[in-house]
Amino acid sequence: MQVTPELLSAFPSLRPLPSATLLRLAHVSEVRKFARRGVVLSAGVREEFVCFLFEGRLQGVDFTIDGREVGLYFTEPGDFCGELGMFDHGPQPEFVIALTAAVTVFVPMDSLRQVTMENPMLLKLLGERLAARVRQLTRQRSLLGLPNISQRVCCQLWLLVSEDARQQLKASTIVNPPTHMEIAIMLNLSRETVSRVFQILQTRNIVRRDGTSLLHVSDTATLKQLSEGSEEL
Amino acid sequence: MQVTPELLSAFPSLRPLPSATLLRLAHVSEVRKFARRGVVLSAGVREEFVCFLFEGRLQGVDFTIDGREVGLYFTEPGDFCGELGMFDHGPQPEFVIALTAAVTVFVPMDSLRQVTMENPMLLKLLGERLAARVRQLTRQRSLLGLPNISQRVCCQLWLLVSEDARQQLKASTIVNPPTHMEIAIMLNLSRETVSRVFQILQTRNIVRRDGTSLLHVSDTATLKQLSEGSEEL
DNA sequence: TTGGCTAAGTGATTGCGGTCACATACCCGC
DNA sequence: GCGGGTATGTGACCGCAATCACTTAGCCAA
Repeated sequence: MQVTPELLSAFPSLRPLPSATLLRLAHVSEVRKFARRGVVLSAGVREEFVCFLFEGRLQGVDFTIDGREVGLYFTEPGDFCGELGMFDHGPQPEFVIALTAAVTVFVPMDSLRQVTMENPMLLKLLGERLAARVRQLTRQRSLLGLPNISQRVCCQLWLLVSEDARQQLKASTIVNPPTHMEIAIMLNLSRETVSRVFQILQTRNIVRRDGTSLLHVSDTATLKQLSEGSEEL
Repeated sequence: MQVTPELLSAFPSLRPLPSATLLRLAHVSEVRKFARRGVVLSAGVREEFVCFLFEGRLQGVDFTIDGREVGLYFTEPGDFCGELGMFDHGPQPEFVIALTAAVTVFVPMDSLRQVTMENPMLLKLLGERLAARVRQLTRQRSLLGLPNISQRVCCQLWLLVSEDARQQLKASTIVNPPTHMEIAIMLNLSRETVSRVFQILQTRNIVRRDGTSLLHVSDTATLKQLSEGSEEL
């Protein structure tokens, strides 16, 4: 499918680029659509594209030697993934799976590398992105250190709440929330355990499900308390 | 203490720099020595130095909200840490602790940033380093997904074995191996559990302790098998 | 409407690793 | 060689989350 410069400029990281550059990138990029559960990027392969997410939600996952699935991070619309090879030409370290039907734009790495040479701004942005990734991985790692299981789930839930709802402790809605299974693999838990924690959260009116695609967080303050361990579930 | 350009050129990442640059860096850098358990870098603080390790072994650690220690990575001589702020000017995300008495060289970030502008090679190297860090964090995360505890310990041990011993499956020695406690916090285990696994490894003549500072890996092949789960402990 | 699929809820069981409480070994400075 | 401090070894106990085996709910397409 044809990619227009307008489509590319929908991404915050590409928007500041000169329009001539965007045009050039648009010519070599392509739109790829994925069904739910589709494999967006494969681990171990030297993917020659950075994947920009336009619509849907992606999850980075790895597999342990014995085949167990491990959740690493979520990618939201406007963001991108698979950029690690930009730095070291190495293979993609983890799989990226579409959690919902997804629309992505694949931009070839070599073109993007070219662009970074002309636009230090993009290089800087990529560096900041990678740094953010390290910070995220580190935070997720400490999360796993929590001995209290419901605290772990609440922490993860807390990270899914929108920025301003967290700040103002106001009610909010998570659209297309991850399934219990997807949360479970992020937190080294079984699906059943996550289910049981959600059950308690719902009976205590802290969250409320609304179909498959919506999760209302009613009691943001308590969720915060729970995630910080200052209150027990 | 005075830093000489020669000292700086002992670090593989700085060695390729022009000697004038090294001299300039040497003037603003400083040697800092740490006792065992000394805090090299503090989390949350905007550390304005990158820490190059000359001697000893460091460990990146974080703490969960409830005060539990979480091990993130080890830093070996010749390597450096605390470079994240180079990219995003953000605070240091984790603590760095000296596992043994350590000698480090602290190089100011702003000087180093200056140097990266003149030497794209250093910039490239830093990017590759950060990418390597992401890969390491990802690998460590999958490790935690392993349900089998002894496999987890063996995997971690495997990563401590020298590159060529791993390739040729030959016996080798780990100098200044981490304590059971240090391994435990890396793997989300209790010290006792690590101790018990080591006990089995020793009775099966796979590893052998030699004082506090040496750990011989005699049966590298079996250790590999165990780490891959193709053999049970 | 039906059937098929995936997600989610739930009880019973159980085994494994955490915790506690020690004993012991080891190291280093004096 | 002594003593204090840290690292390690080990048994007993127990609680909690994984697992299993279901049921129930929700969604979509024929």
